[in-house]
Amino acid sequence: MRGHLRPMSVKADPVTGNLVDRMARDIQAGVFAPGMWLKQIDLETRYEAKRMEVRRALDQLALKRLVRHVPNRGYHVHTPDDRQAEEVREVRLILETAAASSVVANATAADIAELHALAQHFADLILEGTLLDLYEANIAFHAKLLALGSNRELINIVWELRGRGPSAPVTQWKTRARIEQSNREHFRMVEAIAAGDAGALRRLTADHILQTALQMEERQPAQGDGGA
Amino acid sequence: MRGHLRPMSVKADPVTGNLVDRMARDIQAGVFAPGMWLKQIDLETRYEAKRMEVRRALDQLALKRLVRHVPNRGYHVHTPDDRQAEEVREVRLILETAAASSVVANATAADIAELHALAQHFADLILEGTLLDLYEANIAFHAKLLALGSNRELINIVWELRGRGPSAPVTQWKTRARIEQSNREHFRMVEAIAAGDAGALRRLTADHILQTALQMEERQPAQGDGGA
DNA sequence: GTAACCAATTTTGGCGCCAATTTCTATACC
DNA sequence: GGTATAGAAATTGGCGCCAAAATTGGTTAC
Repeated sequence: MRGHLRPMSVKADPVTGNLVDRMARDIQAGVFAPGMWLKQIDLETRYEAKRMEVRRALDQLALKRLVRHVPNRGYHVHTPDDRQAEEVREVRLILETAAASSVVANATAADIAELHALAQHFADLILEGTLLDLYEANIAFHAKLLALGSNRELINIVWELRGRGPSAPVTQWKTRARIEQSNREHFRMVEAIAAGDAGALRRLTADHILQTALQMEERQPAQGDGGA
Repeated sequence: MRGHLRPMSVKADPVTGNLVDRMARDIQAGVFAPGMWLKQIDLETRYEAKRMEVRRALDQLALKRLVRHVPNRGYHVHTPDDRQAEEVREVRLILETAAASSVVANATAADIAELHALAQHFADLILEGTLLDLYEANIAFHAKLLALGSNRELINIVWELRGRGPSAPVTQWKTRARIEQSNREHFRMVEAIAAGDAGALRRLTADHILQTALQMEERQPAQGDGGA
């Protein structure tokens, strides 16, 4: 029952999988507001997908906690409450700092150069890019950084966790000062890796995560559980 | 709103949700051997479920990495390789030790008593119970222990992670010596909590997780990814 | 005797239809 | 005038059917 690997191309559900990712990105990017009801018909047209693919994708997103399912009413974008957001941040802090030493250990000169380039790309977009560009550049930087860790499970979990918190571009950087703060920290992280200083990377990572926590506190608590 | 509001018991997909849990338990318990192909018709009859529920549950389990999906061939029980098992253990180590202090902080006298009772239940089953009974008693103990942590996200992740590793009862405790080792550690954990000694609980938790690593096969503990 | 090939059966997976439920709208009643 | 009620429209979600694909089993050629 177990063997029989055939040399067949491993296509891991390209259709549904892609749709889940696309929808997840759109939710993260703020295309769908938190609390918003996702009507299947709209999704069908927007993504040019069959009804069943939409349903499946919604189920997957519900399992990922990005949307919530209410039995005979449909699916709506999940609004993480403050407590949950804080808890997610805490877990991220634990895991990302724990990964720091292996990131430092695994980084080659080429990796460091690439990281620097990504940080620079982010820096360049501060002046010329849109907020969405910045958001994606930031994602790219952190993806590369995280990928240096040796523990793939840890990477997966952190990545999933990242998508769980309230990280819509607008929410994430309210002021230019915050953006530039993030930017500086990116470069410092690269320097820490280049210097082989795991401790410094740990501290910087912690600060970087906690910084977004502070941003949240600054903004006034609005909108309850969406809907309405 | 209109008329009178219904009790609206929070039923979070009771049908499918239950099926996912049941199948997950069966996979964990070793009812389905690793690598085994899960035919939809068999599952239909075994769980007395509709075809569509089975399909949905399989999708969810695939997302949880308990089964793998091969496009036109079906779903088979995922066999975690050694590397992945090691990585899962490492993440568990990071998170469970990180949770130790909040577990100690939150535990009331009643909690400690209940934990002791669960540990005792495990101890009793060493002589009189089956391996499956032991497995479930162990789960119950650790569930209660973990639930004392204040970070619910962390609890969820660890719980999901627990299901991911190779934890079939037979695999988990090969010898009676190992079982009794686990048993002793349970009581020591309770004592550590009762004494309010978070450091001790951390160490015991680490040992407890690493112990199962040793059981699998004598392998060098991979690089510590840094502590937390 | 082995290997390849073809037919038959089994299994997966997609699609559309329709029932159950909810939400919206208009009407009547207090 | 506001509210409850009934009917209509819209939406979700379940179910069965059928085609595509894979596995199995048997047969034939070498």
